[in-house]
Amino acid sequence: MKAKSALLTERRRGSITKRKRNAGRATPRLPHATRRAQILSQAAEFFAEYGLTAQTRALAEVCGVSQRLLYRFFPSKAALIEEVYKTEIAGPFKAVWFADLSNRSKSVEDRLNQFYREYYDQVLTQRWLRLFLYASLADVGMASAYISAIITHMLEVIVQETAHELGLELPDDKALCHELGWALHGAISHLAIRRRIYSNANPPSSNLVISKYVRVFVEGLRGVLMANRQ
Amino acid sequence: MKAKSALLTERRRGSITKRKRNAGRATPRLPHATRRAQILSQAAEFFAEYGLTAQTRALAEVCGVSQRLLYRFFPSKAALIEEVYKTEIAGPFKAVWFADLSNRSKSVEDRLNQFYREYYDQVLTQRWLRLFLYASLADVGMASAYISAIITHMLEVIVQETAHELGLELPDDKALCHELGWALHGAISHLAIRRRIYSNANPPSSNLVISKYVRVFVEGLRGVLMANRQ
DNA sequence: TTCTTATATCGTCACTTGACGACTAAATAT
DNA sequence: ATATTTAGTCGTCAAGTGACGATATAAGAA
Repeated sequence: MKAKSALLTERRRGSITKRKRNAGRATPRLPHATRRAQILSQAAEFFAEYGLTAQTRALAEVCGVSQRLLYRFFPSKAALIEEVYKTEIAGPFKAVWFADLSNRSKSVEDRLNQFYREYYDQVLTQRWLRLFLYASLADVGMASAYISAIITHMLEVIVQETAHELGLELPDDKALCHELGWALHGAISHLAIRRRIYSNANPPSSNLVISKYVRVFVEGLRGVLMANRQ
Repeated sequence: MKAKSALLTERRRGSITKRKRNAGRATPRLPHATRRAQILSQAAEFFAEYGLTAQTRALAEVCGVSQRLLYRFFPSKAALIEEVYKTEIAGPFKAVWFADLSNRSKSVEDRLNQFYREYYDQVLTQRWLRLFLYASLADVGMASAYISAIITHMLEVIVQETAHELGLELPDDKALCHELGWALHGAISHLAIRRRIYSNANPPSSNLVISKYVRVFVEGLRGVLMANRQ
């Protein structure tokens, strides 16, 4: 059950022999901003791995600093986690650029393929997924608000562009249109969860699978919208 | 962050005043099997809610028994969790009956609709999803082996039945066929995760959304398999 | 050098937390 | 009634666990 964290309690930083001056010191003095960034980065990896309930002492050990030092940068464990969330969850997400989805000089299928390959590699990383899931399960509302607004917009663009290329009308029900977009977005998100959380890595390359899902979606949307026509 | 568990540390079972005989006793004596079943059931709810790292004392409080009593039924916390996993994760999953998927007296779309409505309601419950995700994140290998075998078989049936009804050939690559099935299964699983974990409950009813996903899948598979034909 | 400042650590406090030996008392048998 | 069995509790131990006051020490300024 806690096999993983056992590894952490093993190794000890630096020797215990008394060290004169700087000799043997494991942690060189770093400027405030540098050390803070370093801690934040390792905290992201750490909490993604062991969950948000993992201990500050173990984190300090991973960082190679004393536990006390963490409290010079963050007033509490909760504050540290929130900061990790902001930089590691919202950050990568904000960086996603989906303007190209509207670029009609390329086919929708090409656009979707390109977009989701990037999205799969740059957002749906193992670290991102684990942090997001841990946060969602802990019911920290941090998740939904901001991200769901972006996704909603994204889904709208995807569905509209696809319908436009197919020359078909979308239902008036906005919420239903979003759910249609989720057919693709959900399939790809779940692909990432399967492969990076459930460790269900199968032979077909992600890119190949993504391209199949895109095609299923485009052709599938045609089927749904045609049936709805009259 | 830990707002939820705070509620638990509040209430205290029974009054502290000395009680004669059975008077005021909060926990009646139950037969071994009964008490065990009751603890198991509440433990499932409890760990699903607060995660596998939640504390045995809080669980005992929820159960209305002393913490010590838990150890008369389970040798350790890990053993208790494993038992919860077996009954609450593998159990409902085993009970799923997907033989009807092969019943060709009905259309594939009808079969898929019926199957996934049931699956969504009876397997992909909030409790099941939370336990499964917590277990997966904790890397307890309990998950994969057994369940993935069943799902693999299920996907095979789904994809084959759909292709058969469409009168189209499937690729020789078995793994790729599974991934095609995941286009539908993943979309629906993710729908459940969105609505029951991310609390992203939108207007369109689950049944309506499921039926759309089924249609997208069937029509989408037609598109994919037609392109592959020659 | 010497002084100053900010980086980093030590040691500890108060509270948790899994585990369990020793005990109490309710149900059943004799 | 009395003895036996067993469901259930009390209290505690040892190892953690977040937080932080007091202190040491490296690096730049004087």
